[in-house]
Amino acid sequence: MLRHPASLYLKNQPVSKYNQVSCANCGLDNICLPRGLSQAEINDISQVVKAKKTLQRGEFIYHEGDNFRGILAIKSGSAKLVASDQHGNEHILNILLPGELLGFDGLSDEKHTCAAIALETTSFCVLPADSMDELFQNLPGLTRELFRHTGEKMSEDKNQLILSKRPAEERLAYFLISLSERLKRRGFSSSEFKLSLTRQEIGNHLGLALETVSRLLKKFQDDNLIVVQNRFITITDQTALKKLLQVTE
Amino acid sequence: MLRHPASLYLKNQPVSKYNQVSCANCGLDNICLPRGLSQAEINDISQVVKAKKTLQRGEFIYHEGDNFRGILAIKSGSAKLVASDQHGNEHILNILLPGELLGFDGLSDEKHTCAAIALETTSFCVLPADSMDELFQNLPGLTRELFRHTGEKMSEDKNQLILSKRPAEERLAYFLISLSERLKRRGFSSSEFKLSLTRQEIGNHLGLALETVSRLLKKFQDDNLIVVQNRFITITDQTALKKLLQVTE
DNA sequence: CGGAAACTTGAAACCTTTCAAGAGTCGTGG
DNA sequence: CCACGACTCTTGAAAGGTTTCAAGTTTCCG
Repeated sequence: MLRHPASLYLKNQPVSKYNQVSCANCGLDNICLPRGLSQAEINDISQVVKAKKTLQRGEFIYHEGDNFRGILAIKSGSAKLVASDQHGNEHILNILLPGELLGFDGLSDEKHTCAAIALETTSFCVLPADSMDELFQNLPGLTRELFRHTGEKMSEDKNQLILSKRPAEERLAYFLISLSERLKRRGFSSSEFKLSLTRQEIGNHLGLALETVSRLLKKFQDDNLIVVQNRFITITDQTALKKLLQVTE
Repeated sequence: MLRHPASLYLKNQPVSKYNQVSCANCGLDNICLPRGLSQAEINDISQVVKAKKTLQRGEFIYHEGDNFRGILAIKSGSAKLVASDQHGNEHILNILLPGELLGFDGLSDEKHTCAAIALETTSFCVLPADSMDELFQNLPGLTRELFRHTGEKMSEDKNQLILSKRPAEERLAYFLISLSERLKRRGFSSSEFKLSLTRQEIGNHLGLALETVSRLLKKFQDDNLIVVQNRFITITDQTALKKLLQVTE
């Protein structure tokens, strides 16, 4: 039984048009795939983009090893990209917010190398893989756009790689600021938001023990940078928080 | 004055055909871009792939901020991908070996977000950006192939991200094994090779102090896994070295 | 051969984790 | 509507891995 997903971020939640399945009418068209395409091109891809599905927290968008079905776009909610290593440990590689694309991990060999799991009630659209070759030929603009998105993903990965060598405080600060800015770009409040992750998950994502995450969040609060109420975060001093990233070592 | 680059890896160095600039005749065609393309398609891209250039250690293949000129392929030698963060620190993101592609960091916004620097005498080819749109339309096979390569790059980044959360010993072991396997795939010896990086650079790449790298290399030698002679590494017990990656934590 | 750069080695300092215990939060069922 | 149990989060103290600092040695190249 599908029901209307609850509002997940506190402020400025854009009103989604849940009954329509057209890129032309989607409120996310400026940040999702169609960004940079002409109206005609958007109409073209609208015809192959499949209707969204809705999942609950913990449900899989795709599993590791699944066949690549296409590039997906988060319409509402959020998700995590999880890979498991040879020890059987799981690593949260990325967090996906509304308007962000995923599925690129299946691009190289038709199999997904990690899993995508909903962090809350989440809906998404699909640009099916089997129509991609045809689209490449007819819509070079879309090809470029897909490459652009892919390049952006790689850029993010690069940032995370650099970040992974920095001290814990900086990693957490970057995580909060990155979430804040991405939410802002997508029309949500940049200063108040709910983490859809547990301390455990944040720690896993950043390579920290959950206790370290807890201690640092408290420290940020003691330093008057943020207010923490369970999973609700209010950034009270974005400037000072950003400064943590710019301290010369 | 171009001269024949010295042999850089100890064994089984493939004889490159330095005077020809055709993908059809290149010894790297099974691991480079043409992999997976038909003979006709290879002939097509041969016509746009530009002649290789040769650089010495320390010379830039491209700088951070440079305009994206296209996808490049290392023909011989090796290179490092370097990004600098807001502190002015440099981070070695990747090492490129013969047959490997680079330049993907310029894909998203036409500017390179990191620099590529030769680690030794190195030559490379270029698939120029300005011919890419046309190629996309005429050679869907190439488009898929490029996406496949891009996906592989992302897969590698993913592995490095997972690795960055593991202890130092595992990081270094993975680094050596990864180099070994990539060299093998490209026709070089997998058991004997020369690091074209300093301890400093290895440490930077793996997020370790150079002293830690030095200590661990010694430890691996004491454990009879490898023999270290300056920058020459001989892997004497690949199985045991790999086991370091599979120890349950 | 001489000097700069790269590398090794030891000891102390430091950041982060691990272990352990207790408190808070949330949803379900009585 | 409150109570219970499971999960999540907080907090302290000790342990551990890695870095930093500081020499000293080796290698490389002009």
